[in-house]
Amino acid sequence: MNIQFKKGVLELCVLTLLQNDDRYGYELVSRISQNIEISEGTIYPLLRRLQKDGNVTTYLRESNEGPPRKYYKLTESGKKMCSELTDEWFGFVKKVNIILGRSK
Amino acid sequence: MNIQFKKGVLELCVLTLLQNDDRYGYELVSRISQNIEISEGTIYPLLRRLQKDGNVTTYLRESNEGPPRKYYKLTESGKKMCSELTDEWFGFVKKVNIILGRSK
DNA sequence: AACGGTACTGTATATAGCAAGGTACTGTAA
DNA sequence: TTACAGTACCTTGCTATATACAGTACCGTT
Repeated sequence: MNIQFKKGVLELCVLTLLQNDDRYGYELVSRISQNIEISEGTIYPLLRRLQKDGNVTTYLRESNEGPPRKYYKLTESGKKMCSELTDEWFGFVKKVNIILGRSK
Repeated sequence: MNIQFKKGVLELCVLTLLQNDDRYGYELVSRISQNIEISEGTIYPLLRRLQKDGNVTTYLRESNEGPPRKYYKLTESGKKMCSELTDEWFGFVKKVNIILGRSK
């Protein structure tokens, strides 16, 4: 799997998954990695970035299957970012398709 | 335009454009930038990489509109790389669509 | 002769994903 | 009761790629 393709897209995936429900880091890793190869060392720094930029907030909740889980919740600016990134992504794919001659 | 989305995809675009005809760097920049914002400083290092890795060869041809043009031509391994990258790209987009919930 | 367009090159910087490592809790099997 | 696998979190250093910025040089037109 080409690493470069993932750049920026994983952020969009995380934001989209957080749109419906709050989720914890490990859960995001396992959900995304069902389709796209991904490592924890990618997601945790990404989540930290999102929090630092005010796009998510976090809260802890205990689990009976291991250590407490840190849940991530989209903020208003996070929701806005998600919809903007979504538009950009589909626009981008469309333009790439034109260049690759797959537009028709 | 999200910079990160472009990572890796520009290479695919360049390879695809070279599949039909030999092209020179400036021409590639202007063709691609009709759809995707791109600068010369991006394409030339990319072309040098492709040449260094044996995916393209080059030859000079004079122009009556400026300095001589350096044409890039796909090698066999470049053609192979192009078709592999193409498959990877469309597979990747499909998987992202599943995560984004746009698969159906 | 000066300018804008064509064409190529090089350096320094920012960013994101990854491998590899670590901590710590829980339940199960040897 | 000890060892292990699974869950859950986090950090550091590395690499690849795109970009900004700067520079060189050729051509035709004004």
